[in-house]
Amino acid sequence: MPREPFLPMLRELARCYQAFEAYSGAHVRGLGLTPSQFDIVATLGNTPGMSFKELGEKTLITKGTLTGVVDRLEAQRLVRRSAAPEDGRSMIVSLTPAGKRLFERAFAAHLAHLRLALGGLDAARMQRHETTLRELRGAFEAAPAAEPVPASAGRNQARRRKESP
Amino acid sequence: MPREPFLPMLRELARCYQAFEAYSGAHVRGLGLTPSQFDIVATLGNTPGMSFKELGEKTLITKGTLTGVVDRLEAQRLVRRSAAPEDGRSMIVSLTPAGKRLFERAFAAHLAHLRLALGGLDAARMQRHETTLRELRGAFEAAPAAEPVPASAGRNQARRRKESP
DNA sequence: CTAATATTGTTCGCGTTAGGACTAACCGGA
DNA sequence: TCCGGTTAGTCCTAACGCGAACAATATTAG
Repeated sequence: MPREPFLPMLRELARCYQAFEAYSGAHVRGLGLTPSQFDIVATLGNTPGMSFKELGEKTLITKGTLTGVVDRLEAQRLVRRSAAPEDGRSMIVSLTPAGKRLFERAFAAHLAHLRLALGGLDAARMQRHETTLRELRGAFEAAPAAEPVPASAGRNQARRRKESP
Repeated sequence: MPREPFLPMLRELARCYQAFEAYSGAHVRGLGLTPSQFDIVATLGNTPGMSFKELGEKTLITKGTLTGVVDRLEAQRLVRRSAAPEDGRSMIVSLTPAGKRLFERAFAAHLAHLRLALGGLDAARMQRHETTLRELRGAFEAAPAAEPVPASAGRNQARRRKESP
């Protein structure tokens, strides 16, 4: 019925990602962190710290969200904010000693957990999967962005822009 | 440095999914729906309606979330709740006439938008990608669930269970 | 140098998201 | 029948997640 061969594939992409998130997330929560928080700690591990911008790029967390996630990690004394010496706008986020200890423990444990699921797949197959995914991502990134609104189709806007005064 | 061949692959999985979400989501928002809402409307299209349970399974939205998403769609008069005739616990969600009209318009438009990105990939390649993803998902679903808490590793629980009184 | 522009991080509004507690209704067996 | 165990939806909390508006700083044009 669906003449589009990509629909089942997209469905499978969503299912696959969701399965990964569920598997990884359940373990990470047992370590006392949310997936996003773990992502930050893992990214910061073995580095001297980095700016919000860099952290956001590496973790795929947008800046607006990042502020809150770092807030909560800071409240737990796992990371620290400090002013960047070069740029007055920029903040450096780095692990505290407690954060480093958590990183050592949690990262190794999580790697072992992932190995449980993926250890059976050989490296060549892994490489193929990676190539496949990269190709697919390229298709989305190369495609044109969505039009602001296609003509009359925009009734019931999800969010109305503030009127200009 | 990372002796684990699966880490780059997992990173690419996340990036790929995110790229898809960003591409698809931007278009869907322009149609006046959130991605979740579009997912519901698309799933309900051309069906007589279905229960929350079935809807949740098809859309990968968990029941707790589904309640809220359906609430908002119902407030927009796009879907309707009705009691299931067979099961007193169950509710049937179905599209209203306005919901059907939206479905006709939005689904076709979205398909066209996806075709912009993926139309260049041939069906055989699509099939390979799908197989690849299914295999990967199988690895996660077959793996054992995370232990409740690995011994002393559970300080700083993300969420403390309610104390039994 | 000054004005226009761009970038960095924070804040806000809205809508998910998972997970667990809870209620109502179904189901099986004794 | 009654009863314990399961299931369907709802409610709740904490935390994301995104886009947009914002203030402070940096950069560039002229």
